[in-house]
Amino acid sequence: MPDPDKPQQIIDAAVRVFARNGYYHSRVSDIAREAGIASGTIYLYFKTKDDILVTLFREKMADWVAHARREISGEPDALAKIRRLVALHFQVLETDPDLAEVVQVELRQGHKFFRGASAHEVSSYFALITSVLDEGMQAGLIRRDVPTKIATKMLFGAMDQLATSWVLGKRTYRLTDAADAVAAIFLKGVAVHAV
Amino acid sequence: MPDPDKPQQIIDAAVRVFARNGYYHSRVSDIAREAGIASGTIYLYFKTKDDILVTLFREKMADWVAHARREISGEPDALAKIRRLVALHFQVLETDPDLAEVVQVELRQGHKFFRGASAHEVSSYFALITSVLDEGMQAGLIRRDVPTKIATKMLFGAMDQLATSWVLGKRTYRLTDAADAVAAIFLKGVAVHAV
DNA sequence: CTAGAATGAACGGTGGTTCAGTCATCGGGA
DNA sequence: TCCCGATGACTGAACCACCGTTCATTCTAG
Repeated sequence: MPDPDKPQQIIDAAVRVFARNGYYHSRVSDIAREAGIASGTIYLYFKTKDDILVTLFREKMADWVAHARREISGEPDALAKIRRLVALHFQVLETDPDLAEVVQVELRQGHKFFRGASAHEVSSYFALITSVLDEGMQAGLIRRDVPTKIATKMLFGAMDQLATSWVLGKRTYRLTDAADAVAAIFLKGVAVHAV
Repeated sequence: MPDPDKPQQIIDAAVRVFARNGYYHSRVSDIAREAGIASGTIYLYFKTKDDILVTLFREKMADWVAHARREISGEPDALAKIRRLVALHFQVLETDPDLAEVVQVELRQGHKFFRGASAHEVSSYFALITSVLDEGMQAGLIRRDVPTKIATKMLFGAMDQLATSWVLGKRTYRLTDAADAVAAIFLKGVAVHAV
């Protein structure tokens, strides 16, 4: 493996190209041009075009989960952690429009994305959320009758849908403004006391 | 337009083929074979391959919204309507595995699905949910400080994520079993009184 | 017999992938 | 210091498999 940060350059270029044209309508040569290299060079670092998408997703998702885990660890209790998580989730997407487009729209390519590669990374995000909910339950902050696995998927789905709508819309409003409402409704749904 | 129910046959065949191979890896000739016709015949009824996907989605979505609207109208109040809606949403997917696969996984083809065609149909489903929430607010069942647009997307996202996870998993459990928990958590999140 | 529905072989554009050739870098010998 | 050859990263034109689409022809119902 020659140039050690060329893969990163290629991935960064791919994010921009995919955001602009969509995965399917992006040529490998487009990514190469965007990265300022020849198309053949890409095959020194990635096995196939799909491999670029899969690697891109894995990397971004792993980064995000690590970032989120670190950030919420500073919060005092489970409820605060959830609020922080929602805020961060929206913040990271709002900060990087190209990434948001790719993650919310282009990455959902049928089989490629959902089965196989993504499974592990997504479930580590789910595990993080579930662990916070369990922690909250131990601390008596979250109702004992809440199925945490289901609640985890609900929260993720809720955030994901808000994000997707925001990306598909003209991004007229600030996604971050919805964070408080989302966290409040979810927490009211699972917490013991009114929040 | 010659044979009046040939389009339907083609769409039904397409659902099965897409569920099996995914949209991108399905050939038009595969759909033709599944429908028991020649590939050229498809072009008497559909303009392009994309057109099949778009029409399929439009039709299924329109049917679903009409069905849902009809079914929940019989319920006594907004809270009961939401419970019914969640149950129905899961039920319809659980009843038709091929459709579930296509709707939850294959239909999310980047630009094709999200922008353009789907927008109108999806927003009519959103409108239905929002109208129920607004009705509940009028009746004093739902808190006045709930932003119904946001709550709508949250509920849809929650249901959608549960459904996707169920499709991607081995379908080991019954999706319908999650319906009560989903409705309960959501309603606790938005309703005035404990539910 | 005829209209027009259906056929499916063949066309043509596309674009992922390859690989023979080019170029940049660097170590060591004169 | 300068030159030379070797190494291997990089290039991009060309290849070719693939498949959506077309349309000349066949079939069939009335």
